[in-house]
Amino acid sequence: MTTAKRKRMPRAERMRQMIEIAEEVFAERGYSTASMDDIAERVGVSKPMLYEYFNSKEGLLLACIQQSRTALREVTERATVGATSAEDALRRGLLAFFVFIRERRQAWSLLRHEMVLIGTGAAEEIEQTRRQQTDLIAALMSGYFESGDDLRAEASAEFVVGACERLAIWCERHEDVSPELATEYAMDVLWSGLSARAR
Amino acid sequence: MTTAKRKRMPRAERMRQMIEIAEEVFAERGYSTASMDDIAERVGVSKPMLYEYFNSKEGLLLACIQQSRTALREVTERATVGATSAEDALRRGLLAFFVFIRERRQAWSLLRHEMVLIGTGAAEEIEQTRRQQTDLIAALMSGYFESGDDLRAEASAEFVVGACERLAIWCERHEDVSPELATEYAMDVLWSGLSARAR
DNA sequence: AGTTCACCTTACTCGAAGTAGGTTACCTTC
DNA sequence: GAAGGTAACCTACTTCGAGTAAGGTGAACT
Repeated sequence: MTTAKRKRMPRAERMRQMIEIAEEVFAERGYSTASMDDIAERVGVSKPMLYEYFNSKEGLLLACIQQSRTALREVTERATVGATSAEDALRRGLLAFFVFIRERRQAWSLLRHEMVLIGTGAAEEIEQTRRQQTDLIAALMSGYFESGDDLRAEASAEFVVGACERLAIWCERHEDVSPELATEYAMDVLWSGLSARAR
Repeated sequence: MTTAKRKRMPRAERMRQMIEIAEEVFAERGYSTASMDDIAERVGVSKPMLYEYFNSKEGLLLACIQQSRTALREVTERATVGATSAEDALRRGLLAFFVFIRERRQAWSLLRHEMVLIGTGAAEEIEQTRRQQTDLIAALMSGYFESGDDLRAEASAEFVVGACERLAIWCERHEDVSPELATEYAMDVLWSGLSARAR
């Protein structure tokens, strides 16, 4: 309009653009506070376009979450490929994770905030992200650890994911804590256990 | 109406009743899906009443969360008073927590679901609940552990809270896992560390 | 040049949050 | 036991945002 005439775009490109901007808006305003009109305006397109591409506000959120999840998976999987031991694999994975949450704030923001949308797809979607991580960890463990109690292994994986997620949120409040330091803290408790610190 | 004529109630009692019902509705429908009209109707009162007592939908949610948090604190604090060692204190606290989340589903449901309300009070409120738990744990630790690196101790507390929260959610999918078993799983990783299981 | 299909718009409906202002039952005080 | 004050309560509204119906426009291919 003012600067450049609003241009027509091929479907795929417009879609990427919409997701990119929606990710920004959701991350900065929060899901419920962000309005579709607002997102549409920033994209430079009208609201029904968003609905044509994503069906609903939640659908748009879903697309954003899925993309973030994919990015997280790639990063963590890639990090663990060359590992030589359980300890090494765990450390590499953790480091990759803590680097991710620092470098890709918006993506992480989407993944960390549980949805009020209980019963709807979005909560499911976020849960799915964690499942992805626990599966990865469980797989690593079954490779390196004594197998036996499957339920216990599963519980341990959940445990690790939850612990790291929380630690990541803690890191947001502590700019001075580097991914390396966070990794060390995590490894310390996870690997040696708290007993090592008892007096 | 049908049964008993809608009765007037003193302020405090009506307030308790509203919170009780709101907790139900939020837990079963989810925050965003639940409507104030709906809650008002179930209470047997008109919508402006809710606003007179709680100012906003979020205010009502806040009241529910605060009450649940208080309950959780009482339970966990009470559990750790007679502890004789770090290990014992940790175990007692964990057990109390896992019992709580099983027995008071609705309360836990409110506490576990992060809000989309970033920037608003509710997210802050939930974060506050975790702060309460981490403070408790940090206090326990400083009593039993070698003191030294405060930042590390704080990180460990966050870690424990996150881990347990996630494990609790995992328990929801596994009815067969008792609070006692959950506690044992948690203690196993937390206390001994993963190194104990490496082959 | 004209037809077509994908991209895009304006202008609406509908539901739920929040509010203005009036009404009724209970309790005090004489 | 009637006057009157006030806390509890209601009906009827505004507002705002999600979602939709129906129609406009431009580029590409005959």
